[in-house]
Amino acid sequence: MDHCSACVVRNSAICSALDMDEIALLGKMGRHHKLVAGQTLMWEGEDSLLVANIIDGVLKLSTSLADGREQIVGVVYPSDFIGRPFGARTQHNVTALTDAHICSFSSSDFDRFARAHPELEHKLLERTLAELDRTRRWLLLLGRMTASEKLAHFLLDMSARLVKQDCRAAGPADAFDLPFGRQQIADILGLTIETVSRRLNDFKAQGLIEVPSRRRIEILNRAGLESITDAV
Amino acid sequence: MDHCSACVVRNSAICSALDMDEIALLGKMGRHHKLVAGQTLMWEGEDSLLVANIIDGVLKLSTSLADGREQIVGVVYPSDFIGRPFGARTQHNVTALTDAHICSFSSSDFDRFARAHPELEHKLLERTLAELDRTRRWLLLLGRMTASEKLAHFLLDMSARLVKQDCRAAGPADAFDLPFGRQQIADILGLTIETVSRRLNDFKAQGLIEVPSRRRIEILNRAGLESITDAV
DNA sequence: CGACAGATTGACGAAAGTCAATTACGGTGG
DNA sequence: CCACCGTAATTGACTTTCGTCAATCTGTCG
Repeated sequence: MDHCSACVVRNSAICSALDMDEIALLGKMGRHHKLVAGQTLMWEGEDSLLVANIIDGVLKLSTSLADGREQIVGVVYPSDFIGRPFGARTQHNVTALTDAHICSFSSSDFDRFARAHPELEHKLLERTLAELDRTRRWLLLLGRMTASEKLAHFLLDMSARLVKQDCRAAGPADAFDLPFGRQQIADILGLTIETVSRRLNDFKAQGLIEVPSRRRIEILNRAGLESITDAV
Repeated sequence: MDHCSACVVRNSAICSALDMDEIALLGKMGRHHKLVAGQTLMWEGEDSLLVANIIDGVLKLSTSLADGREQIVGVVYPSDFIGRPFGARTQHNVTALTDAHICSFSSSDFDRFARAHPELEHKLLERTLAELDRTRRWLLLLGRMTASEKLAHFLLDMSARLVKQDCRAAGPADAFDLPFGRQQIADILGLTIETVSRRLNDFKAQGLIEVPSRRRIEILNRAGLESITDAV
């Protein structure tokens, strides 16, 4: 039952707010779960029955319109928290993009525990505030940027986030594998796959990037990419 | 000093989490402030020195690109909370759209008080979670909807939100004054003023709405507007 | 009553979307 | 290890939507 002390996200997930006794208690309520790429964990509009920490893998949060148009509203990495505590309905689908491990709790158990442990709630609040800031910046991207600007931002953002996965030292990675296919990139940026493909090829033609395989990106000229986003 | 007990948002702002003793304490730290329409209270990138409850008026949160493109990332009404507690920089401008009253606190005072009062933090967390849900739905609007769909949504949303201001009983208001000019509507929806104007006239031509003055909207055919958003 | 900011309207262009055909990747099985 | 298949990605031709620029109109406030 003492899986927590060996947990790889023990010190970066919200659990880091808790001391050993508390974490033992929370640990008893949690259940490990394996997700396979493509598996959907929660559905939009469904009652929120569970929340979870991501241990490993990448998941997407998405909402869609009746005619199939979809928008990815969040991407979630190891040590991130998913689900909607405190009663509300889930507002979006949660789907694994890669095989993934999560540590899940029943919503009601978690809610009760959180209310009894202010430090945990505080951690959750800080995370939620940071996520809100990030989501608001995303509004600017979707509402006011051109396709090229969106893509340049996206690539730089990914390069910054995927450092650790690439087990490099510090600084952003110049070569990395995206956990997304073209359709998912399009759903993140509010574009079509065709536009993503065309603008990516523009970047390639300008010598800014190389795309050696479907999901791999190599940044050849970071300053060039940054200049595209410099209107920011 | 006992302005709190007479405060109009006493029971709807985050203060409602507190009992009388606590509120007296918080009240001592708070300062009333009057804002004039157009006044900017906080600037993007600035250190976050204060947080506040809105007592009266409407404010916008916005971010912009160097070349002047602007996106409104939030609209804030009486009893809402603004500012970024817990250390981070303010990520957006906060500007009064109408004359407004706020009750402000120094960030550091508020942070300290909040950490000592879990009930307050909990309220703040619930609000932040709800705001995050709303912001994520907005991503869908910006990323995947057409101009007409955006506007129909916007009008229905406004009609629902402005009920109270119109001192009607229950149900959404069919006639109301927007607190926004055309440019602001455009900045909310990621459009230009020209497109807003044209699509609004389409609605008028279809008998869906009437626009008797610059800022007034009358919904003549709610079902018609709803059918435009029915892809949702 | 008049001036000016804000809103509308029109003509045009550009960016992104759509539809369809082709190509390339990556996994599978022989 | 290679050939094959299916999915994903690219490419091309065309359409649509929205943005741009400019002129005109209108409501609001001094």
